[in-house]
Amino acid sequence: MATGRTHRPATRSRGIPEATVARLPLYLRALTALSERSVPTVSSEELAAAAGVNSAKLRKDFSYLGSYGTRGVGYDVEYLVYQISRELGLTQDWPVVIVGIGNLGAALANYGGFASRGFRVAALIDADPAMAGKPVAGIPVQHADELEKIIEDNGVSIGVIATPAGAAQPVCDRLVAAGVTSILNFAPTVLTVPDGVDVRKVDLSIELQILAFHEQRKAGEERAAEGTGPTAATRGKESAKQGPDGDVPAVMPA
Amino acid sequence: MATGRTHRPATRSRGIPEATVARLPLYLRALTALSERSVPTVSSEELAAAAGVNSAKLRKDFSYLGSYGTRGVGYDVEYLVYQISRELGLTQDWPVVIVGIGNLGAALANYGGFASRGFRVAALIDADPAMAGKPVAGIPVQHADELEKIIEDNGVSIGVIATPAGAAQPVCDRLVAAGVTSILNFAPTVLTVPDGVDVRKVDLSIELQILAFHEQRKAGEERAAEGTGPTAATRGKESAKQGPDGDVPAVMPA
DNA sequence: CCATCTTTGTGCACGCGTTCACAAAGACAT
DNA sequence: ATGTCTTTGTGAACGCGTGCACAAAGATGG
Repeated sequence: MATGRTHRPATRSRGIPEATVARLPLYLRALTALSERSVPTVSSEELAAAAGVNSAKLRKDFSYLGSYGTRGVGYDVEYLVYQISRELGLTQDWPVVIVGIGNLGAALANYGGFASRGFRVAALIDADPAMAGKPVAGIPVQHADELEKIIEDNGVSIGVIATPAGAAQPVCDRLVAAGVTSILNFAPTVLTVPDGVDVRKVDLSIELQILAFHEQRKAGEERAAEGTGPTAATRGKESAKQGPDGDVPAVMPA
Repeated sequence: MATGRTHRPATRSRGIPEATVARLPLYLRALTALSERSVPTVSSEELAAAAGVNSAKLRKDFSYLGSYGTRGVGYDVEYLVYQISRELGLTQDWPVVIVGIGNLGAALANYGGFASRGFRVAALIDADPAMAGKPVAGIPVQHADELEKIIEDNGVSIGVIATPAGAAQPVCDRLVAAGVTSILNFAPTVLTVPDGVDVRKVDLSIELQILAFHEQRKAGEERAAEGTGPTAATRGKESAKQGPDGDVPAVMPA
C-alpha cells in the first residue's frame, strides 16, 4: 500500500556510479576556478587537491566519463569543464521553481550559484496571499494557486521545497502531479513520492546533530587522555555546566 | 605541505558506523513525532516506514547502541528518544555561532530546528559594520572583530559559516584558531582545516546539479522508449529548445 | 505451565566504493 | 629515432554498508 520509494532509485545511471556523480560538481567548481585563472592544463594530483579528494579517486571518476587526459601532461581544463558540464546536463537550461518564500526561500532565490550553472529561477511561489506580487530577488512572488499553471507553462521539471514541514508533503504531491520529477527538499520531513521521481534532502538540523555527535566524542576522548591541548572543547564543557544526562524528562523503564 | 585533512576523520567513533550516525537524527525526528502523539511503543517496521528506511537497517543501527527493544513488542518511544539524544550528545547545550548574516545566515538564525535540539545560537557575526547591532531573529548582530572573544566567552565549539565563498577560509581559520572544532560550511568552497577539526558541507548548487544529472538521464531514456507517460519531462524538453550541446563556448581540442 | 505468535537482534553474503600499485602512453630532450 | 621522465588509466584487493533470512526472546492466551 503506497510503497512509494522515498529515496533515490540509485539505479546506477548509465555506468557512472552515484558516488562519482556526486563528486562531479566538485571537480567542475575547481576546474571553473582554474579556467578563470586561464590555467590551460592540470594534473590529477593538483585538481584532486583543489577539490579535496584523493587523486586516484579522481582519475577513476574521470575514467567513467572517458579518456579525457593526456599522459605525461594532465587534463585540458576547458575541455574537461565542457565534458563534465555536458555529463551533468548543465549545457541545457533548467527552469526551477522555489515553493515557500520564507527566510530560506528568499535566501535560495538570491543564491548566485543557481543561475551560474544552467539553473534559472522560473518562479517563486508562496501560500501567503500577502506575499503575492512582492518582489524577492527581483522576481515577483506568485500565489500557490498558480502552481500547476506555472509548472506547465515553463516546462519545469525541478522543484525546490522550502516550506514549513507540515506543508511539504502536500506541496510535493502537487508538484509531482503537475509534472515535476526532481525535488530538492529543505523541509524537515520524509517525502513520499511515486517511482521515477528523485528527491534529494538538505537538512540543516541533521548536519548539526552529526557534528554534535563527533564533538561529544572528541570531548570524551579528551577527558580520558588529559592534556591533549587546552583549546576550546574543555571550555565548552565548562560553560555548559550540565551532566551528560542533563534535564531531559525521559521516562526510563527497566 | 599543509596536508590538513579536508574531510571528516571518519575514524569510526566508538563502534558506531558513520552511516548509522547519519541516520540517528532521522530516527530521532520520527520518534519525537510519535512521542508528541503519545504513542507508547513502536515496532521497527513502523518506525522504519516513518523514517523512510529499511526495517532491517534500522534494527541493525539500533543494535550498535545496545539492545533497547523488547521482542514481540517493539521499542519504547520515550526511552529510545532519550537514548538516541544521549548518543548524539543532544542532552547537553551546544552554543553555536553563525558567521555571515546575509540571506542565508538570517534564514539559519530564524530556523527553529536549531533550538529544539540542544543547539543555542550564541551569536551572529558579520563583517559588515552596518549590520552591527541590528537584531536578526531577536539576536543583535556583532562585528567580526569580536569573533575570538565571543567564542571564548561562550565556550563555542561549533561554528556555522554562511559567508561568501571568498571569506570562508579566512573565517574558518579564525574560528579554528579561537577553539572551534566543528564547522558546518554553507559556502561553496573546500575548506582546509587541521586534524581534529570536523567539517560538514552543505552545498545547494551541488545538490541541484546532481538532480539535473538524473533528470537528464530520465529525459534521455524517455526519448529512447517513447510514450512512457506524457507528464512533464517532455514538455520541459520542448520549452527548453536547445540541443544537448547548447551554446557553451568550449574549446574542443582533438 | 505450555503453546503460539510477534518482533527483535544478528550471522552471512553480496555489491559498491575506495585505495594501491603498476603498466601503458605520450611528451620532451638529445 | 631513441631513451627518459611524467602522468594517466585501470586491474585487483580490501573494507564498509546493505539486505536477507532466521534463530532467540519474550509477550500473550489458554
